[in-house]
Amino acid sequence: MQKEHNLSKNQKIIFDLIDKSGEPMKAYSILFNVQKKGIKAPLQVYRALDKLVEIGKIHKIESRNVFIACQNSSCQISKATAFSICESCENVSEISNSKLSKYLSNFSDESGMKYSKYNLEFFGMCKKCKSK
Amino acid sequence: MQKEHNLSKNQKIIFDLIDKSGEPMKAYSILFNVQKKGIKAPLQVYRALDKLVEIGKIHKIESRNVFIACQNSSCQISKATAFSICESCENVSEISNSKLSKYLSNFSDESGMKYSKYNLEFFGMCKKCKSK
DNA sequence: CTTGTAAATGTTATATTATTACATAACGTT
DNA sequence: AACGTTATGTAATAATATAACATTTACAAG
Repeated sequence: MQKEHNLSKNQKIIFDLIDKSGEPMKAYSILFNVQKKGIKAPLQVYRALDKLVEIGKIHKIESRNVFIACQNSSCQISKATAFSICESCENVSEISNSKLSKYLSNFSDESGMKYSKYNLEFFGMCKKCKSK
Repeated sequence: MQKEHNLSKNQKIIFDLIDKSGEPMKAYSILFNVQKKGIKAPLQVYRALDKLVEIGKIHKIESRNVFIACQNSSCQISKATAFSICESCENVSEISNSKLSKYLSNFSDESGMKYSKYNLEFFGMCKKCKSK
C-alpha cells in the first residue's frame, strides 16, 4: 500500500486544473489559469509542480516543458515514465506497458551502472494527424 | 553511405568547443566561451546548436538543457538516443546498445502508433559517485 | 496544549533558456 | 550572372525557472 498524499491548497488547485484539462499544460499557462484562485507568482506554481512531480501525480514532458496528470492510476510515485508525443498536434499520452517498463527497469549497460529512474519520450504522428 | 556535412563557420566553432570539452555544456556557457571568436548573440549559438542537433553531431539532454557531442561515430543523423545521467555529478554518457535501440525502434504500443524517434534518459549514480 | 520542526505559502526580484523580427551576406547550382 | 537556399548579424523580447527572505500552517512529541 502506498502512502496517500494529502495535497496542500495550492497543490490541489494546480493538480485539479491539470487533471481536468486532460492535456499537457505549460507552467505559465497554469499560472494564468489559477490567478483567479489567488495564486499570483510563478514560484507558487513551480513549487506545487515540483511536489506533484515528486509524488507522481503529474509528470513533466522534458522535451516540451509541459506537465500532464498521471494517466496510470497505479503509479503513485513514478520515476519510470514513458510517453508518446505527436510531433504534429503535440498530443501526449502516457505509455503503460509492463514489458517495456520491465525491460527498461532491468536494463544495465556495459559499465554495470544500474538505473533507478528513467524517462522515455517517443515521437511520431498520431492516428488523427496521419489520416489528414 | 551518409551525407558528409560541411559545417559552416559558426557551426564548426561551436561543435569544436563542445566536442573538445568532453562534457555537457549549456547554451550560455557556450556563448561565453565563443565570444572571443566573434560570436556575440544567443541566437547565433542556438542556430548552430539546432543545426548540429539536426544532423546528429550533438545531442540535447532534455532534462538538463545541455548539449554533448555525439559519442557514437556511426550515428550521423540520430533521432534515437539514449543517455545515462549521474544525478550526483551530472556526468552524461551516451548509451550505444544495439539490443536497446532495436527494442525501442520496434516498439509499438496498443494504439498501433509507430515511432520514428525517441529519446531515453536514464538516471542513477555513476561508479565514482557511488564509491564516495 | 505548547513547543519544536517540517512543509507550505507569500512576495519581490532576478537568473536562465530560447525565440521573433528584420536586414544582409555567403554558398552552391544551373 | 542569376537564383534559391542556407547562414550570419543585431536588437529586442518572450518563455521558463530559481534565489532569497519573511511568514504561516500542519502536525507530532513531550
